[in-house]
Amino acid sequence: MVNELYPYIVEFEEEAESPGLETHRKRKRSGSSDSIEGDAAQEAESCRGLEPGSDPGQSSVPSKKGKDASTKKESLGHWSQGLKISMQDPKMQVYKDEQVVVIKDKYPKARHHWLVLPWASISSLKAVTREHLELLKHMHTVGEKMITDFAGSSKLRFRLGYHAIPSMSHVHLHVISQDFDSPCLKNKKHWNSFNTEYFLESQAVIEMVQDAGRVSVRDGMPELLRLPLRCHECQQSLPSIPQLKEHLRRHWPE
DNA sequence: GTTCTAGAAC
DNA sequence: GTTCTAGAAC
Repeated sequence: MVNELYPYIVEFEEEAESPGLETHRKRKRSGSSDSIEGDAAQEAESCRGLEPGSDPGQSSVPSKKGKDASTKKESLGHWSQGLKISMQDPKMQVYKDEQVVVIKDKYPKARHHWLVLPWASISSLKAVTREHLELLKHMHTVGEKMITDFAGSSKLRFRLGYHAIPSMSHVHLHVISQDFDSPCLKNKKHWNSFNTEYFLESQAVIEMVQDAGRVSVRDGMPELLRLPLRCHECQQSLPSIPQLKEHLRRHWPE
């Protein structure tokens, strides 16, 4: 209704961790020809899934264009803060308990792609210490529950892990099926972020925190994203993304 | 993280 | 000529 005119303000301090925070909906880009509300109808074909509830790409301020009241640059309006907003939106929450919430990745890179996030504000793996150990284990357990509950009957293999250098703020565990059958998987960076050592196994991260008290990330992570494309199932190298995606079909179950 | 698109690669 | 990649985005 009049949501478009409502100032987009969500309280979220560094230490904020209240599960019941309300968020305000906002979307609709000027000039958008998308009139369809639902997404199920087109999710197979297109990757332009403008989900209700969050729009990290563009968060306009209603009053004036250009500069807003706050001079901060990394506010909630910035795309990198999108998860903080999405995780608060009941419509996005696929699962939640006292410690974590699960949402579907807005741009899934496979048939099943969830993100498990702690309510506690943990910016990244760099901030993780031993006091988070049980939380990390719980995130892993919840991730496995998502698989059994929502893909238990499928033959798909899954992996659980973290990106070494995530783009989005707020620690999030990827739970992703290994078909990589998705129109949102579009480039080498997408592929390599899930199929090189850039993808840190959840189990390895847990053991690191257990043994060393922190997560150490090796050097050269950005370079991994530029490696040649290689099939994760049979190691064959492919010259382009379209050819890789065509190749992947042969590994799909059934 | 995504979109957009110039120009490289084919 | 078309496909595809890769860098800017104020």
